[in-house]
This record gives sequence, structure tokens and C-alpha cells, in this order.
Amino acid sequence: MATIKDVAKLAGVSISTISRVLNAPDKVTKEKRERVLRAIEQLKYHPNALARGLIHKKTKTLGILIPDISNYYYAEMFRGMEDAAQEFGHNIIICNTDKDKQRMISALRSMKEKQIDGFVFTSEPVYPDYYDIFNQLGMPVVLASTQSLEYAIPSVKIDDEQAGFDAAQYLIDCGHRRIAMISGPHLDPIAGMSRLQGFMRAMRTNELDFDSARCVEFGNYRYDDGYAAMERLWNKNPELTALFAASDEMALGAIYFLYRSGIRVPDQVSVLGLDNTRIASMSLPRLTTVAQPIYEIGYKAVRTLQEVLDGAGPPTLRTYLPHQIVTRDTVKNVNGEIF
Amino acid sequence: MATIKDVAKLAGVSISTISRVLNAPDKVTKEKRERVLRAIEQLKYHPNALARGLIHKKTKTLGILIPDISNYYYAEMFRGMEDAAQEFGHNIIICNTDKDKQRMISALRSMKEKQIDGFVFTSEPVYPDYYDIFNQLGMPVVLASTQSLEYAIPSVKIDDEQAGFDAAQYLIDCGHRRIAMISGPHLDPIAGMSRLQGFMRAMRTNELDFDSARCVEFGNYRYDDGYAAMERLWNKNPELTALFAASDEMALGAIYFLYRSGIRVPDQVSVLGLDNTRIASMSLPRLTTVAQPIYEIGYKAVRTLQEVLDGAGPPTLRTYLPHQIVTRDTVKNVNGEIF
DNA sequence: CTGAAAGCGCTTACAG
DNA sequence: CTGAAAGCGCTTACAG
Repeated sequence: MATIKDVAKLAGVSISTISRVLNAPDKVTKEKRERVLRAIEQLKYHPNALARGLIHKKTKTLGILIPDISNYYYAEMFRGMEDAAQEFGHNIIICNTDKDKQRMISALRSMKEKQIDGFVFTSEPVYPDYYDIFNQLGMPVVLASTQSLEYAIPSVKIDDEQAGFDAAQYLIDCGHRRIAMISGPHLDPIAGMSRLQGFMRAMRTNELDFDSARCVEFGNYRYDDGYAAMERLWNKNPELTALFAASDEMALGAIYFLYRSGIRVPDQVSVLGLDNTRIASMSLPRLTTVAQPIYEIGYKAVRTLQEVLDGAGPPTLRTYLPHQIVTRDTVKNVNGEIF
Repeated sequence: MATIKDVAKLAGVSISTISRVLNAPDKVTKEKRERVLRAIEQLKYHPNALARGLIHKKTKTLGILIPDISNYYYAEMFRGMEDAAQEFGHNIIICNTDKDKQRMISALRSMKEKQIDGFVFTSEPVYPDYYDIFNQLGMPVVLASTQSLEYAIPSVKIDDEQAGFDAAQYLIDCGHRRIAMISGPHLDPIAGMSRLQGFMRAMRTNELDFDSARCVEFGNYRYDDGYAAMERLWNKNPELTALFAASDEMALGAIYFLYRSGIRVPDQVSVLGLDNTRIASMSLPRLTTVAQPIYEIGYKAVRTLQEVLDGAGPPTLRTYLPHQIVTRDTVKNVNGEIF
């Protein structure tokens, strides 16, 4: 492969001049510039970004840590990240962590060695030891779909507590009273507990009594979790008329359980999801759900990281993007009906 | 950030020795080695991979060109790629091309400058001008979910023609005679035309007459395409009893059209998809489909690229991974029924 | 405007 | 076993 020296030789100038036509073209006379450009073209010269990065201490490469790109939620978010990166001339190195600490550490070490300019950390809480690692590495970081109350790290997500509240309120407004929830795991303070807390706040606000032992089950956001959780829920609480699931996948899993049990959705039980991944509109019946601006979360997270890198003043510490209920076919308005 | 010089100073040795404990530890006396290791630990030293890459002309990073990571099919395939990369110590730079030539070219240029060791090109045919670009860049390439008959580029995919054949044969074995297909686009020789050709071969082999004008519609693999194609198909051919769609998403779109038209699946019309993305098992009714080993295609493509990089002899030029029909709830066996 | 030189952070023969 | 030196491919003051 041709290097800057080859181009210099062919064009009959010094390597400094080659560098100048690439980085500050108008510092070079037109005649030489064109000669150089021709040589570059002729040799199919591509500047070596490693050499450049070594000098500038910038690589225009960003790191993304994501639990699992084959998860639809992250796939959509990642698309937003990549678009933002591409738009501003960055490349992305991505790593799936499966929420595994060792995998994350080794990915981060590898990214550090490759001199990425900064990274986005997705979906997991920032535990103290994670924070120590971030600090040691000394690279800018932005959180996507998670946040930290303890540490001053910029984050982009929806207001999960409010989303949980709005979900319950929506079902209540549709006339439901005996409402259950399939929540995320206890161990997930972000998308797990916050949504549940919002949900319970709405129940309290509406003075509906609510026995969490009978009305809440837990799952890890996946389809199978939703199916199993619905089964447990139904066994202890067959009077419920509406369900809120903390993810679309769990909502679909729950619907499948109900379907197999001969319980009609939404006639007998209404189901409300959360996320609005594309499956929500491709399933049957089409899922009513609390939509997250998934793509935008990814896009905004990378934009925020870029702002940090540009050093253009401190970015907003906590950005909350709006969620919104998308009405489709799985929630029935039962106002006026007699039970 | 600490450099090799800082470590050398702290440990009281030369930088050569630091380099040796990192790359060939047993060439260094135990005593010095431990002193160095302690200094590395103390300074939180991370070697700079740019400097290393500049010398070795290897970066241990791979490029992936994919049409759209938010597409479920690619998301699953990409997971396989990333796992293979990680397993063998590579990182991945990914770029979404949207099948746009300019985007692809600029991504490739950028990856070239960053000195990736090789790349995987996904899903699109290798047009002559693409081949020229690959050649100019001079980087090893492997094709995933596409192939080239003209050029000697290693590829990994299913046998699409045979998959189309097997799909039709399966429906025929289930007793269907009036079968239609929603194919991929005319312009897609790989997943579009091959599957259709296989489908038509099966019809001929079984001596079923087949009017392609009445029995085939086209779409771009997406849900909405499937819906629209099914509508056109039904308008001109309401006698059909079975449908094969060239993607799961189109199958689901078709099912939604049938559902809205009051046509029951599979009682009145059977539907067979292709891909077996996770939506196939999360939709209702659960979709019977021709499963591609999606994850494995991605995994194997990266493995093949790594073999090329290792220079361990020429890899298999064309790898076909097995497909298989996954029976669920959308295809009815009508043998013995009277029409 | 242009070129020679120093330097980015490493690795790798080459002496000793 | 260990260190000094050259070099990977660039950029950037510094002279001229």
C-alpha cells in the first residue's frame, strides 16, 4: 500500500506538502496541489489513521457497550447511535456484554487500547466498581437507557417512573380497576423498579387498592418470561381485567398464555406493553403500548457524547426523552360496562 | 495517560524491557518482570494499540457492512459476527449502509484508513464496480448472506434456491395445490430470484400448473410489503389455499391482511415464512417457517475471514449452511380434505 | 509557500 | 538478559 512517502516521491514534493494538501489545502500553491492530488489518485493513497491518531490523540472512533444487539430494543437504539456517529464523522466499535462484568471490562480495556475517544454505556446501573473502572480509564462516557443518581455522568432515557404511572393511569382511564403488572427484575433499579413504582403511585393516586403480592409478577423482559409470569399471575388472580407489562416482549408472551388458556384479548383481559419495538405493530392483535423513542435515545446519547468531546461546555446531565402511549388493539375501554 | 516511557522510568529499566514483559515475558528475568508489572499496575498503563498497529500492520479489528442493524434478521446475524470476533480477539467496526452505494464507499474508505484487517460484506450482490472497489482497497473480504458467481470471494449463506424448493414442496406435501408466493424484489438475485426459482422448480417437478402472473407478487421483505403484496395477490387469486413468503415479516404482513379480510389462517389459507427470526415464534398464530441459521451465518462469515487473515490455506469458497422447516401453527395439512 | 527535523508510542533486530 | 537505535506513517512548529 502507498504511503505518504510514495506520494511525495511521485509528485516531486516533500511529505509536509502532502500533509498540507490533505489538511490545509489552501496553504499550498494550486499547481502543486493539483500535482499532489493526481499522485494520490494514481497511487490510490489512503492516509493511515493510526499514524494520525498517534499524533492527534483522537481517533474519531466511539465505543458502544450494549447488552445484546440481537435484542430488538437494542438493535433499534444502536441504529440511532450509528446514524449520529456517521453524521459527525465517527466510527463505532461495538461490544455485546450480556450484562457480564468480565466481558464488559475486557471490552473496555480493548477499546481503551485502541484509543477510542469516548463511549456509551447502555442499560445497566453504574455500580461503584463500574464507576471506578470508568474513572481509571479516563474516557468520557454517556449513559443510554440508564442513569446514575450518585455520579455526575450524562444520561439519556425516558422517565421510567412516569412511564409506569402513565401506563397505569391509561388503563384506569379506560375503566379498569383490577389491574396487574409484569415488572422487570427486582435487581434492575432503572427499568425494573422505577416503572413498578410509577405504576403503584398511580394506583394509590386513584385510591385503588392494590395488593402487590397478588398483582405483581416479575420477568427479565423476554417473551418466555412474560408467558411464565402471566401464568403465575392468573393462577393467583383470575379476576384481573387489565395487565401492564414492562416490555413488549413480555406483553406478547402474556398474550400467548391468555390465548392458550382461552382468554380473549382484549375482550376479557386488556394488555398494555412498553417499548414500541416494531414487533408491537407486527403482532396480532396489534399491541397497545407505551412507546419509548428508542432510536432517539441512541441518537441523542451519541450526540451528547460528541458534545462532551467537543468540550462545548458541560452537557445536560440528565436528559429525559418523552414517552407516549400508542393505541392499538389490545386495550379495551370498559367504561360504562357492568362487571 | 501513562506511556511506556513512564513505566520504564518508574521501573528503572529501558522501554525495550517493558515491551518484552508485555510480548515475550520469559525473555526477562523474574525480578525485573515483577518490577515492571508492578509499575504497570501502579500507573494503570494501557499499551497504545495505534502505535502497535503502525508497526505490525495489523489492528485486530474487522469491518462489517450491513444494510440495517435495526432489521431483525441482521441484528441476529451481527450477534454471531460479534461473538466470533470476540472469541478470537478481534473488535468490530460496524456500518449501516441502507444498501446505499455512497454510504458503503465512504464507510469502506474510513475503515481502510483505520487499517482494519478485513471486512464482511452482507446481503448485497457484488456488482462489478463494487468488486473494483474491493480490489483497490486490497483488504480481505468475506460475503455473508450473499455470494458471487463471477468472483472468487468466500461466502456464507443458505442455498436459497433449494430453500424455495423445499418451501413449495412442504406446502405440496401438506396437500396444497393452489399455492402463491410473495417473493423478494426482481433486482435481488440472491434472496429474491433464487428463492422464486426454487419455488417454481418445485411446482414443475410436481406437475402443478403455475401461472406466475396470478401466483407471484413481490415485496422488499418488510411487513408492509407483505400486507400490500397479499392484497394484490388476493384480488387476482382468491382461490389460493397456501402462501409462501420470502421473509417472516412479509408473512406476518400477509397474515394481517388476511385477518382483516376475515380469512382465517391456517384454516382457509396456510402461510409459510422464511428466516425464523424471533418474531416467528412471538406472533399469533405462531409462524411456520423455513429457518435460516442466521446467527451461524454471521459467526461462520467472521470465522472464514479470520481463516483468510491467518493465511491458513484458502478457505472454502462457497459455504452453504443448512436450512430447515420449523413447524408451528400457520400451515394446515389438508390431505384428505375435499375441496 | 515549502522542506527538514522532531516527535507521537510502540516493536524489533542488533550489539554487548 | 538488556539497552540504544531505527523505524512504522503521519503532523507540526520552525526556518528560510
